[in-house]
Amino acid sequence: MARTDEKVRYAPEGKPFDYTPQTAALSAQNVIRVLEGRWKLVILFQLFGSNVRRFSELEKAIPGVSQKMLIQQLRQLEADGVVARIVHPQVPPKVEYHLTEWGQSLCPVLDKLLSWAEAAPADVRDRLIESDRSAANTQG
Amino acid sequence: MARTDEKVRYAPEGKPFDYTPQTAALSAQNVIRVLEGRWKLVILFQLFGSNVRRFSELEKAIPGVSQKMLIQQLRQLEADGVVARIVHPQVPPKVEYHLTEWGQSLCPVLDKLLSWAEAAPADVRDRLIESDRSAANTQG
DNA sequence: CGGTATCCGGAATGATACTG
DNA sequence: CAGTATCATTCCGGATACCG
Repeated sequence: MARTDEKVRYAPEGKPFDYTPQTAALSAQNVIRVLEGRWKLVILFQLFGSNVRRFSELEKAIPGVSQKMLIQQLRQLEADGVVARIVHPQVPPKVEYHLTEWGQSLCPVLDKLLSWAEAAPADVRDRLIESDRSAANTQG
Repeated sequence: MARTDEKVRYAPEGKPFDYTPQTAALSAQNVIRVLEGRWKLVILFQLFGSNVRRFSELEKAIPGVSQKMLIQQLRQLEADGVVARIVHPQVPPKVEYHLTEWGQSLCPVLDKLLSWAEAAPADVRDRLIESDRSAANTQG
């Protein structure tokens, strides 16, 4: 039952940097930090679907988000190199957001995360798939 | 340059449940929710290394954590089915924490996350690897 | 040893109004 | 259209004291 042949990669020999449990935990935490935030995953999955979106499109595609939060989360994702921002110098203004190369490469990673969620025990899985937070969005 | 042959899995045909961008974002958010928290990843990487630890062991292995936070994060991980808790009925009390089967299967997933961090642009990667948060722990 | 209970400060989030 | 500024609130993490 126990698959002890699973290889833990965070203490390799010739890797770019050698992981200890501490440093591995630290960088993993920072990855989570990039992804956490009330609206970041919602934004990212929007961009996975269409790749390029303007601000107002995202705003109406994401019910319940305020302008402040939307711009804040976008700015943070931009600062972390996940999304890029293009300003078209025209009036009325037009600003488009899209995934960077690195941002696009996140898609299969999140896929692994979802697979992990599917492999959860039934009771846990239900909580992971269907959240009470979705109820708040249905009343928009 | 654009690898458009990457398959997005969240809208498949015969999967256990069909993903829309919304539901995918939602469940992904909940997975992140399981992992986020000031000490959860640190705890998990401790358990990846040793698999079984008692409360006091974790406490001294993780500098800077308070009893309140340690027990809180452990309880949440337990509620989410990632770790399990075993009470040995003896005096003085002995309580051990270990990864569940599902919790162990998280290891390769975090591995993918770390690989993604390594693939980041140089400037971003540096921020992901070395966090300012670690500075706060060095004064303990 | 392995917790609980309570209080506090700061950060994250959100509603609202205003602007180039 | 695409933001910025301000204020209110809620949530999270930490310090401290106490308990079976």
